[in-house]
Amino acid sequence: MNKTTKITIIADDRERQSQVIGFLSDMPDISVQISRLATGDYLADNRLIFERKTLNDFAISIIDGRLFKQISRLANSRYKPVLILEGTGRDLSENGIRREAMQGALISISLIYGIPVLRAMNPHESARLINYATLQIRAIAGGGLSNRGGYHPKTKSKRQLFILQGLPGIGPKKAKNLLDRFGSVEKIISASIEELQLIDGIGKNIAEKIKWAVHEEKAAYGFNDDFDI
Amino acid sequence: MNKTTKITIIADDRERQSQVIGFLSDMPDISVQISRLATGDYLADNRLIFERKTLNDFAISIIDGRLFKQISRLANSRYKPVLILEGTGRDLSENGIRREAMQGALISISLIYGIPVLRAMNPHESARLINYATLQIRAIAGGGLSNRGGYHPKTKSKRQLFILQGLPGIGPKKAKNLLDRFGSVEKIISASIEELQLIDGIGKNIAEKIKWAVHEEKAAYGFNDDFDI
DNA sequence: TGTTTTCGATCTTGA
DNA sequence: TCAAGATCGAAAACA
Repeated sequence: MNKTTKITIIADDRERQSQVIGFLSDMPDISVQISRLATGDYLADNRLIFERKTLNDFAISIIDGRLFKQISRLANSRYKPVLILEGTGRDLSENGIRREAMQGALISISLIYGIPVLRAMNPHESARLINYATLQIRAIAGGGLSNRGGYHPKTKSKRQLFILQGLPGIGPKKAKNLLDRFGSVEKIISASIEELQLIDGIGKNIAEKIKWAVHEEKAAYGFNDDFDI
Repeated sequence: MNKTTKITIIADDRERQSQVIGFLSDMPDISVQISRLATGDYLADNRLIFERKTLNDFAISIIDGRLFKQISRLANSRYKPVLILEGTGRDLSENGIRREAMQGALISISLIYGIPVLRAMNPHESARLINYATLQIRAIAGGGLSNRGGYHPKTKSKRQLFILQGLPGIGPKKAKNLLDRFGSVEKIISASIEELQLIDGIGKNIAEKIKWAVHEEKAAYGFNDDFDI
């Protein structure tokens, strides 16, 4: 599956002038696209959403109150959010915000909202963090999007059995029986109700449900309650 | 955990020589006790467990492999864990660990294990972070979703469900079924094995485990490595 | 009805 | 924190 697929990163177009994009593009296994994101600045692997803020931006957004709106949106995103704080202590000597205020905000973000906070010294390091974090998440959570748990068995026959178990009324036993008799997922899908009933343990009831599930109906799609950004 | 405004902090005795304890004791609304903790360095309000590490300790424990054992124990603690990293960049110029290795570890800790990481410049700031964090958590306690871990729901029925989920084999669904049928925690606790089995999803096995758990036996409690006082 | 299988819920573990 | 796998009990489905 995704063993050595490139990491796809979508960068928000408002980050276009940031150096981070340049550094990301220079990395060998990353492909960067630019587009408008509803929330966050970088969407990696369709899984992690990074919000990058310089220390100054951070301080300012505390003052003007923008911060917690953004954080709250991040926290409710369907992607796993990460905040990258960029800059060193020196960078915020100018604006008058107190260190305590920043720390208070950081406590809220990481403890209350549960959003991980990473620190970078400069745009180059931000890019590196995005890269590492994505790789680590990938290493754990297998390949691509999580359709059914995100996990897919690797051998073909396991995979076939796995697919079949998604059918209504079919568990490991009947999946095996089906596969033994029909030989392939494709043949099973296109089998008639009568043919299906030849299998041990499959009666009219289950056979009908399978055909029902497999026979695509337009109306079934169109709305799903998985909310978008 | 009532209206007592004082925060109670239990400090691990191995932190005894650390300045943090002194700073905590100097804070007006904090009372510090010293004792041996199974995990972590500071237990605040019976709710948050802080692991404090200087940057050097952190670097060293990456190298010698201790780090992830500790982190894993922290993550499985019944309290909400927080890692405090103490020190400035200068402090780790000496040991040869590479910045990338530290960042990789931080990514794992905060992203994978979900443990918030806070930064302090010195022991005084560590103490302040412990204080602030505890106050903030207190302010919202009961609001957020939570696994059992010191956040106690406020309404009676929530609290009852919460208690029931501590029983073996009982999760949210069965907790609700039990409460619907018996009406009170007390009745459930004193119900017979046969009565318990009347509930959907509870068979002989779980019923027996519940009675076993509820029927106190002196011998069962020799040592509890989760929490010592 | 009895037997087998699926399925939902919980727990455990590991990263 | 989070996801995968194992386990147990209930209930569906078949015969």
